[in-house]
Amino acid sequence: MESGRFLFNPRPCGGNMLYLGGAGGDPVLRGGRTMISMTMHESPKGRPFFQSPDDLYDDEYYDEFYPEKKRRLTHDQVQMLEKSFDEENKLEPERKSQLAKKLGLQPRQVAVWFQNRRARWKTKQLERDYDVLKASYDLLLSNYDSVIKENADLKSQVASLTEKCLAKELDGGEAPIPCVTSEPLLADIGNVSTPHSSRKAEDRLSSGSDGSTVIDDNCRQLIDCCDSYFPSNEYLQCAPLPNGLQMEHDNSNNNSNYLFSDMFAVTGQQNQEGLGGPPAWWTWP
DNA sequence: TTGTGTTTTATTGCCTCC
DNA sequence: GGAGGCAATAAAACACAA
Repeated sequence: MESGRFLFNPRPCGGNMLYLGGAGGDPVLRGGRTMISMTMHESPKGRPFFQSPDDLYDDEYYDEFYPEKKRRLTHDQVQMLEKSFDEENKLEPERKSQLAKKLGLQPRQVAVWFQNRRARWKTKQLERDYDVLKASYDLLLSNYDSVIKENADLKSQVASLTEKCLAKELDGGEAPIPCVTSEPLLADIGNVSTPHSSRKAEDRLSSGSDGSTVIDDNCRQLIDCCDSYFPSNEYLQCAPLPNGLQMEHDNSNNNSNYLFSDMFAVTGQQNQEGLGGPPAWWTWP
């Protein structure tokens, strides 16, 4: 297998030391842990050692031995690294050494490759998470719009029924209760578009003893109410939420971190690069 | 061919953990 | 304090349109 060779910046960095490394900042000899250096005499793979720094600038030397400033890993090397990354994306020292030996690379190069690979994975994961969240948001927005529209329809129906009810009361002097249970009004109510709202209308109009309805006492109550036709607490407790929606304060499953926990459960499954759920090392920024 | 955008390899500095 | 991780960044390598 062709090995990725060391990358030399052929500029002498003092004494007879060569700076060994790639891009990123000035090629200045540094004392940090990332600095890899060697004397010319330790030059690997039978490279010639230079009699003087000028040799390093000699076109012949440069072309023959250092044609590249930065060398990419070979396809085979990358494949093996990818395979290893799939197995475990963190690198223990032993595995790093083994991989480096196997691939003919410096352990540092293997470590750098893993570091960069984790960064790429994280970037891609963020993109995937964004897509999933945006899709969920769009769906919720769509549901929300439907609920708003349905709410407006119901309000208008209630207003219409109330008007008829009062008109009949004034007209015939009859008790208001029977007017609500008459056929035409029920037919109107039956026009409500969704099963949820239909059931709500039926419940509110047909339940109770002796055919009494929400319109008797409740009717006046509703008329007096200016902001909403529904007693908010009762409505929220009884009315089912649209598909996929879940109340924020759901103490039963202690899952208050997420507004729509099941949605995020799905998201979590899709997070994985291959398998279900993000790996343990992944955390949200 | 050349300009430009993207990807890959590598460095640096800071942070955390042991 | 040293080792290793991560974010930010540099710069070479590569891709591709004009």
